[in-house]
Amino acid sequence: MISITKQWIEEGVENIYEATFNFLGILVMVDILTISNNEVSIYEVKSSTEVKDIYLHDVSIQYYVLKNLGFKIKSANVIHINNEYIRDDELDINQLFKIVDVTNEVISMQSNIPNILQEFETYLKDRENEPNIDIGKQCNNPYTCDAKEYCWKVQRNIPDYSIFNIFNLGSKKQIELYNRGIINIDDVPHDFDMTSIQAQAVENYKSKITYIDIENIKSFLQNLTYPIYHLDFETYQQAIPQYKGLKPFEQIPFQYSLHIEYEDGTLEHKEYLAQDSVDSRYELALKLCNDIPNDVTVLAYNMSFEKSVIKRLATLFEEFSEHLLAINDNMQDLMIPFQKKWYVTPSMNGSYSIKYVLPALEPEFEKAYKELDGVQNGSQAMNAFSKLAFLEEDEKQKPRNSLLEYCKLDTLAMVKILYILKNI
DNA sequence: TCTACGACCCACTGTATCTA
DNA sequence: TAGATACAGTGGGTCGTAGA
Repeated sequence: MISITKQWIEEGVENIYEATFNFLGILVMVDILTISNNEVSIYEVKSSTEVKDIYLHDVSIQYYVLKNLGFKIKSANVIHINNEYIRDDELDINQLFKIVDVTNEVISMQSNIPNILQEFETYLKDRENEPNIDIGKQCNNPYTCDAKEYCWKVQRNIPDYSIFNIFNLGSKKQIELYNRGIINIDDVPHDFDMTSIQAQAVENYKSKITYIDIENIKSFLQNLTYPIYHLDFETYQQAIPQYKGLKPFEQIPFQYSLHIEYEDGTLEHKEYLAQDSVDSRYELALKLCNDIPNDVTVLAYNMSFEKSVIKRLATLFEEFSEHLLAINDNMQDLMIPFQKKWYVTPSMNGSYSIKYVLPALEPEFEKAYKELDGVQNGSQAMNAFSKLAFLEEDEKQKPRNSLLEYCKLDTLAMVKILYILKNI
């Protein structure tokens, strides 16, 4: 790569992707290098929607290497996605990307780079001693450290569930406990400064009993009127919007499942699955309005997600706007009893995610997911949908059925969770 | 080649922490 | 102490890689 880069520069190529350089063992690959009038510009391309501090470190080391190799550097830049861009008929890449000149920031970081490199070299040369760095914020920020598994589990025996898993306990308090030699939740002192929810979670863990706040759960259930419409969307995202009216990374719904639960316990199921390779948002919005009246209770798990999808559809299609916004107003969140810690079991491990709540309440459901043919989780669902476009017509029915079965099980799980809440 | 998994991305919400 | 900001957790994704 280094020799090809050199060759292309000598041949006068003006734009080189993944241009590769080495200075005293420091290897860098510049996403885009532009060369004009004997000056080069560095462009670091990120799929993020903003410039983050860590990107500046990336660019600064590239700048350092190129400067030391004798290049005259005109500018250093970060290119990222503009999430405010809304695609029209044609894609406008000048609007899609934002180019941010970070030359001054990068230059100001140059003086410290030799010290950092020296530090790295010291660590690498010492084959006898491991770096002596204790657990801290740096373990997870800005990224999870590659050595975390070793440092935490092998060196320090931190268990899977520890004081680092206490709900919403900030890293400062986690470190405070850790510095006092407290790792297991069982050892957290009764008088340690925590919120009432955190203290309750700790007590529940210590006592190993299921905690149920019947009053609050009953009050939550009283707000639900029959029939109850259990709703779950499946969506996909694109950094580069494919259809008119889409923004980068917008959640594009392609499927929903709807279980309608009547007061006598009977269930009715409705569903929608888009055709592949087409913009199906209009059809989905139309079907959703046909399936859900504007005056019924709609239940979702972590409804902010469903609401944001529906709100976007309402903005796009004025003819459905009133109906869709009414559905949104009538939506309630099945996650609330677990998020508010009104129902906690030890096996939920402090989480209120449906991934923990469902197996804790209804272990049979894990089995049901495993017995599904083809699609057993969200990741497989996405794969199956994305592959539909490449199949012959007669090959599509089986994966489509798998997708429908998977999504159906999601809303059926919500029905089960609600049933358990009603029968406490 | 397929699958599982981890690291990263998004939006949104609630809570903790910081700062004026 | 109130408002702003940061963090943590939820849902939903994409992509690259290791291993079967």
